[in-house]
Amino acid sequence: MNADEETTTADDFTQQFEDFLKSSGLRLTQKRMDVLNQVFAYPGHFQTEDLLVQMRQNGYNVSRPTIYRTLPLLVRSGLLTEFIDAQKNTRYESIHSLKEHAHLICLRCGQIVEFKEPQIDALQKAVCEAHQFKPVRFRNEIIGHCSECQAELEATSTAETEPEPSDANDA
Amino acid sequence: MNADEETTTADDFTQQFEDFLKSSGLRLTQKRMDVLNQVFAYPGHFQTEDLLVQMRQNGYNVSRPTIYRTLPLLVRSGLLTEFIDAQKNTRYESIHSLKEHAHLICLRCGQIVEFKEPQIDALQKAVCEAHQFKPVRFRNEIIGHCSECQAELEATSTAETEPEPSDANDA
DNA sequence: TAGGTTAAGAAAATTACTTTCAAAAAAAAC
DNA sequence: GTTTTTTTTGAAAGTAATTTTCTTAACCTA
Repeated sequence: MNADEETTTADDFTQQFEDFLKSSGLRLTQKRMDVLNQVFAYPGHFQTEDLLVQMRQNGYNVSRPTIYRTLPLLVRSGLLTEFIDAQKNTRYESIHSLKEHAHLICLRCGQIVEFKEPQIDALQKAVCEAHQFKPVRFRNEIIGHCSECQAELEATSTAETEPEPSDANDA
Repeated sequence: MNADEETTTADDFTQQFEDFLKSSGLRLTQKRMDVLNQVFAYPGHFQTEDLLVQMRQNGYNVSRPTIYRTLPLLVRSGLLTEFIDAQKNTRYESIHSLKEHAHLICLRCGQIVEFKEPQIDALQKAVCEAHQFKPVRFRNEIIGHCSECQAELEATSTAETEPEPSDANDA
């Protein structure tokens, strides 16, 4: 195959995933490594299907069920974060971009903007402590209209215009 | 039918929904009013199917597609809030319980605990302003393990025990 | 109240995801 | 190092939540 030495920073992540698999009594397989590899090769957010397409394009032969089975493992291992978009689809994002962040999701154009608010993170953790709740993941999404779409919505509130469904996979 | 005069506090909500429908160019129909009525009669969170069952039990004859079509209208009108549970199912909650709040969702027992953190709300709004983003709804969910389940998970980390899937519809 | 338009419901379709089960790949046993 | 055991994989089928289609019924308007 290919793509094993072209990953420079991925070594730590590979190690982390290996450790997770071992400690969970799961096997370190080539397919799982392929998925890990391609997850980190993906620019920005992606949906399961996006990753599948990219993997096929890059010559990896991994089935849909395997991807569906592997992504949650990557989430559990802490290498991937999961969030739900405005259409209720699961999206993922590898941690190499940033640690804790949340999303502004535009209902009209689908654009997803990231934001970081350390104070919110701190408050969420405080809530968990107060409830003796052990967090596994945080969801913090604000759904609404981005500034461009607000303008267009106002301009077209009488006329009819199509939104531009940007794929929003290029954060 | 029934249930029209037994709603005491619902008048404002009815008015709000009527206004929303009118301003959106939508019609004020009996079925939509039935759904509104039963949404406010529901104690705590519910899923679409839960509402359907309750409505059938209470003698309302409303089809599944109509409920699926009406709930988002109630969300848009501001009378209902929507959130996504750990199983990725959509849950709703009418606003009469509380204004802004978020959820702690236990992965093991499914229990959903509400919490309010005005500072988080304020910070989210500040983020929106900073991005000139007009929020429609906020998602703020923390997914993890509640204190009881943490204890049981530790106790049974070697043995095997079933979680108690509490229906969590009794907030 | 006729006439035009929107809403409702039954049934079928879609979609995102999961399960099943036989074959292949890993790790363990020999 | 080969056999055995167990986990993983993938193709195909299965689910479950939600949506669409299309015909009929209900609403509002003139």
